[in-house]
Amino acid sequence: MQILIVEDEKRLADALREILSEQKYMTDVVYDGKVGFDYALSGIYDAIILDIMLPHKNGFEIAYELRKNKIETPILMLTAKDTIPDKVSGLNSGADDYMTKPFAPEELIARLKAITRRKGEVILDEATFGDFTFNSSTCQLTKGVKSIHLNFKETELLKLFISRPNAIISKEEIITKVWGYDSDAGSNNVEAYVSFLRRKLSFIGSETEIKSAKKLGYRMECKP
Amino acid sequence: MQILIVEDEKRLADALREILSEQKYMTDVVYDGKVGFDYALSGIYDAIILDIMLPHKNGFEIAYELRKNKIETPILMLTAKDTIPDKVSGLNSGADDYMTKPFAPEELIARLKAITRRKGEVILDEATFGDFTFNSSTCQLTKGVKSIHLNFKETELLKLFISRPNAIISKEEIITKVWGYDSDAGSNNVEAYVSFLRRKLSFIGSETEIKSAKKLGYRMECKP
DNA sequence: ATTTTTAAACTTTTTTTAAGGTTAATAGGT
DNA sequence: ACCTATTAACCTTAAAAAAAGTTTAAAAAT
Repeated sequence: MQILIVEDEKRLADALREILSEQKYMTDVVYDGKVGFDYALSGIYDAIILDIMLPHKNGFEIAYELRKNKIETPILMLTAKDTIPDKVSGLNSGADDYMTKPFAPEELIARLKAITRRKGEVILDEATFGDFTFNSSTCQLTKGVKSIHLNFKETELLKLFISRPNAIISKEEIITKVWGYDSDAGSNNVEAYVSFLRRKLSFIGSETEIKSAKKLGYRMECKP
Repeated sequence: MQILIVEDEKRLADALREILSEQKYMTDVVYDGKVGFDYALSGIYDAIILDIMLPHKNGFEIAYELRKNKIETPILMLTAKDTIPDKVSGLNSGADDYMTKPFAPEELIARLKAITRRKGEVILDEATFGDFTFNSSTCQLTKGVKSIHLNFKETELLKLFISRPNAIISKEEIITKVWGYDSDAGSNNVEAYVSFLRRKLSFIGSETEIKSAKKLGYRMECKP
């Protein structure tokens, strides 16, 4: 789970990051409205925690424009104001929930879980892709009678390929989504994990191939 | 058994917690209607004790919206009012039982048992999983002639594993369900209890294994 | 007296790193 | 155009390093 925090009060931003990482969320923090909007536009996040008063672009504008751009990432708005008009414009602008400062860490987590549940939990359980099956509740890769477990990073990598059949996915994107935004993993790390995944795929007897497109990235070929 | 208490009178809330923990229930207490709703929405509780008059969102609304969200957790409504209309709207809104303040601790426990029995007791008594049997009314783990008693946390942990055979369950979820929403238990607590459970499982001669999937969680492998 | 937490030493698995082998694109010469 | 040398990108694997999990014993809490 990757969460974007857009909050210009540095202390609060740090506290948020702290709370979330304790709960094993991955976080990116930005302090400026415009920058936050650009980050959010990438669509890679599972939720956005958005302050209303921000330099350069306020929270309402960000939420409104994101929705206009078909970015449906759940948004949890954050503000010091507890006035009804604020609350209304927040929800009108496209936010999914609203929370006033100060708040208890538990409340934050509860609300975050509530807004990510609806959209996030759809992908669960069994996905069939090409000639194999991946069960995300057991992290098992299966074809026929043969089956093998994937570990954490292999799982993330496979999910990424499954989510975009036949599409070329750049190494940059793989690093961002599997290792995290600020990791210093290099292309060799990706290569190694692609190799691990290929081995497991072939171990279960799958014909599915992860092909490399030089300089562009990788793509998993869907064989029906 | 985890119970959510939503009650803004701090003294009463404390008393409730006291009564319940004496009976070995695990409790989370919140003082606000909206927060209570979010907690309840998690669906992790075995019952909810819900005051009617609450800040931000009243008990009727909470019950009604929970049912609308397909949360079927049994609800015991609590109120100072003893009027019939109240009683009716309480039950209409989706509550399972209704109790007026003040009340005797025994009455609370009795009603709580009554509403949790129907839905909760399906799993009760003897459950066979893989090569062993667990009797949840005596908390005994049995295989063949060998048998051993589980304590409270071991029991909760085992029930969680039994409820989702072969699925990977994250440490986060284990902490939430076994230690409670707001506990500050860490991963080492989980590790220790998994270890205790493994020892007891192997003591009775069971082949069933609790495997760890690093960074993902634990899973109990069902050996038929 | 039992349950629960904590801490420490130990084991296992994951993750990174690095090196040597392949492959495919590019450049240069004919 | 064609062949070949060069080079950069990619593949695979072993093994080193880092991180996560296991198991105890003992302290703390109930």
